[in-house]
Formats: sequence, C-alpha cells, structure tokens
Amino acid sequence: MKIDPNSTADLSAQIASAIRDAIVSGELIVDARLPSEAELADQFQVSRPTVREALKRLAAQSLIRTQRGATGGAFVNRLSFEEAYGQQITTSTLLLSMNEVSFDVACEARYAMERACAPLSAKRRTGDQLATMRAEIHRQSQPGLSDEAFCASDVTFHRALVDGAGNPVLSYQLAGAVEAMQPLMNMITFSERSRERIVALHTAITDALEARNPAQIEALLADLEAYTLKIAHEIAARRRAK
Amino acid sequence: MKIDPNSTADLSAQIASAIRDAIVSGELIVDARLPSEAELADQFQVSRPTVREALKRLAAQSLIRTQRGATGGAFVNRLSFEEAYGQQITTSTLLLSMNEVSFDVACEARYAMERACAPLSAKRRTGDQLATMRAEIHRQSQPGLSDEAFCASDVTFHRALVDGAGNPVLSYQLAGAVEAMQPLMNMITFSERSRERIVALHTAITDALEARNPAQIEALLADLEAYTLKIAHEIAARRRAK
DNA sequence: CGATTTTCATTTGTCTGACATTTGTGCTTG
DNA sequence: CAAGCACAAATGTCAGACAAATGAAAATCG
Repeated sequence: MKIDPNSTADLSAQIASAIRDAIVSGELIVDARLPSEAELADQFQVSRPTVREALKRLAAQSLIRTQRGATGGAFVNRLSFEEAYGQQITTSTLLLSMNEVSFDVACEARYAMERACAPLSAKRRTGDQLATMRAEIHRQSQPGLSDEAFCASDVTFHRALVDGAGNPVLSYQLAGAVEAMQPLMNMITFSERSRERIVALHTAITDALEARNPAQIEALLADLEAYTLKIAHEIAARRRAK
Repeated sequence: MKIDPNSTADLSAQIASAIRDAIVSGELIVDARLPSEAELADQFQVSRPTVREALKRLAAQSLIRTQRGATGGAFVNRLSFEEAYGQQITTSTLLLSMNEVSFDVACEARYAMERACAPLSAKRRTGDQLATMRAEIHRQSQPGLSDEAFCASDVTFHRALVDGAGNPVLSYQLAGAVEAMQPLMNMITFSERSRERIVALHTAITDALEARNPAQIEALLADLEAYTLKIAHEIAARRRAK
C-alpha cells in the first residue's frame, strides 16, 4: 500500500483509497486487522489525525469497523446485506430528491424491476410471505389508517413480494427502488388515490401469487403502475391549470 | 441539528448523522454551505478534529464536497448519477465477494434485471446504442483479444443494452448488477466458454433489438443465462471430481 | 481612471503532543 | 485457585499551531 506524493488530493483521501484498493483486491481479507493508527501514520508518513480521517471515510462505507481497547483496532468488515440495503436506500433517496427525476421515469424503473421479480416470486413464494401480504392488505383496509401508516404498509407489502423471489441479491438491488421510490410516489399521489382500488389490486396480486401465476402478477403490476401514473398526471394537470 | 450527549457512539458518527439527516430532510439544500469547521466545533461543543472526522464520513458518501480558501468550506453536494454509479458498483462488488453468494443466485438476479430492460430498450434504443453494440461484437470476434479485453467489451455491450431503455434510474440500478457481476461471472467462466457462441447470442440480441422485438430479446437473454449457468456448473462439477 | 499587483483575512489541510476511555492480559494476593 | 488489580495497548477526544489555498479588498502603477 503506497500513496503518490505528487498528487494534489487530500492525503486522507489517498490513504483511504489505498486501503480500499487493498480490500477490494483481496489483499486484506474479511476480519483482517489493519495496522494500528500509529503504525499506519508511520507507514504513510503522515500524522495520526490524517490516518483517522482516512479510516472514518472507510467506516462510512462500512468497509471497516473499529474496536477500542487492548486487542482493538480497525478490522475489515464483512459487508452484510443489511448494511448494503441501508446505503442503497440512502443513496437512492438522495439521488431522486436532488436530480429532479421525473415521476414517470422513477415510476417506470421501479415497476420494471418489480415485474422482474414476478416469475421468481411465483415459483418460490412461501406461506409466510403470503401471510405478510394479506396482513398488510387487511391493515390497508382499516378506515382510520393515517397516510403515513398506509404508505409504510404499502412498502412492506411490496417488499414481501420482492423477497418472495428468494434471491438476496435481487432483494438488495430492489431495496433502493422500493424503499426510496415508493414513499416518494406516495407523497405525491396519496391525496388523490383511491385506497379501495389499491387494496383491490393488492388483493389480486396476492391471489395471483398464491396461484403461482407470473403473467397475472406482471399484468396487475402494470395496472398498478398505470393507475399510479394516471393519478400523478391528473395532479400535475390540475396544478398547471391553477 | 443536535446530538445526544448520552449516546455511547462516536461523536464524529453522531455529528455526521445529524448533518446527514439535515441534508436528507431538506433542511440543508443542494449547494448550501455548511458552517465552517470551527463554527461546527463550537456548535456541537467538540474539537475541530472531531468535526473533521464527521465531515470526512459525509464526503466518503459524496454527500458534501469541500473547498479550501477564503470562500471555501463544506457544501452540500448534488449527488450525480455518475457518483452514485461508482458507489453502487463498489458496494455490489464487495457484497458479492464477501458473502459467498452462489453463482446461481448472482446470475439469476443479474439476468432478471436485465430482462426487465428489454421491453423499454426495444421501444427506445437509438442508432448510437446499436452501433456501440455492433462495434463491441466486432471486437469480441477478434481472435487475438485478451480475456480481460473480452470481459470489458462484454460489460460495455450489456451496458449499452441497459442504457437503451433510456431511463437513468434504471441504468443506475443496473450499474451494480452489470458492472459488478459480469466481471465476476467472466472470471469464473472465461476459461471454458465458447466465444463464438457468445458472439452469436450477442449478435442475435442486437438483431432483435434493432427489430424492436422485446420477447425475442428476453428469450435470448434467457439463453445466455442458461449457457452461462451450464458452463459454471460444468466447471464446478469438474472441480468436485478432482 | 483603469488595470495590475499586493496584501490580507478566511478556511481547509496537516502536524504535534497530550489526555481520556476502553479492554484484554497477566500478575498479585487472599 | 479465584478474585481483584495494575498495566499496556489501542481508539476517542482535545487544544493549539502552522501551512496552503483562495477570493476579496487595498494599494500601486501606467
């Protein structure tokens, strides 16, 4: 691990990059202990605060974890699916909120990916996942439910559908789409949409999943997408009219 | 922005979290300038190195950028699709390499998502994208091409297919899948696969895309998936036999 | 007066040295 | 032998200082 003395970039960024490369390349394996901060400082010929800034950068990406005490130090972290989900959701949320992504584009991407799960979910869905979905549908039918709770239930429903595919990589990839976009969509459309209609579609989707009918699931998801789009366009049109 | 004095977590992590929340919630908007490090240190009642560690954590997630000099400081960064791609790829690569994800699972997820692009790509693909794909196919047909170059060309080919959907959100979501998993798959299967067969499938996919035939694209992607899986299983079986 | 140069204040980047806190280890002692 | 204690090592935090970059204001010159 070496850094380029001629680079103008921050030393802490260079050091972080060097260590990251060592991890990605496999030079540092999972649970390996990095040299102590003092040793790293000596090795890179910088001060300890600079090394610490580099380590914090890596910690922010869940690449390392630190432990205090005698046998402590910085260790290469096994990036869990849970941690990766979290980062994925944060990044996706910010990406959407900062880039004026049109509703149509976000909606299209989200449903395209969700439909990709349909064949797998139809094949592998468990009773647990069906039960979760039916429970959420029941909650969504309660008259007194707040908009926030309805939205949260909606997210849980769709995640159960995605998890039904039984593929953790796919679930990870979709976490960003469902958890980041669904609230965004709900925020825009919650005032106008018909809960009855959504509950009806959710019920039909669950039935199709129970019957292991992938084509039906895909068609119903397309219906849900079309309905969501229609509501959003109506709201946009009304806003323009004013 | 406040931190909990009773928390046992690192101060720099708490401060980073507080600022991150302010950004995500919209309290700090894009290009807004954060208080100077000295002011933040004063505000949170911590030292400047601690504040700096917090800021480096945020910088590692591309949430802020810093600038030196009189009018410098830390600014809320507009998270670009490019930056998000990069993070997505790093995270996906590590997730796959550290979690003993089976080849089958990764392969299934990757092709499921890519097939999700097929209908949109068939509708919107441009001449440029077709040209890119044909150029890559031509490169892949060169006899003297190294395995690394063939793999890189393969990635470019599939990215052009994905970008053909004309949906940046979808492209972003798939960046992790294609750029992280494709090299992994190539690394495993490159020794046994038939380049002729892959080139033939790529050609057929490009033809189907030119003809705007989504079902055909999906079927051919399924063929490619099946072929990749078959090779991987053969290699695994041979390894077991030894 | 206008253009150029100089100075200067502000801010981040880095260093030094120190102390606090945590935690495993091994020694001491009952 | 076991409980407790001192110690060492490592991270977490702090204070103060200087270096370097950079834009703005002031001074200078044609």
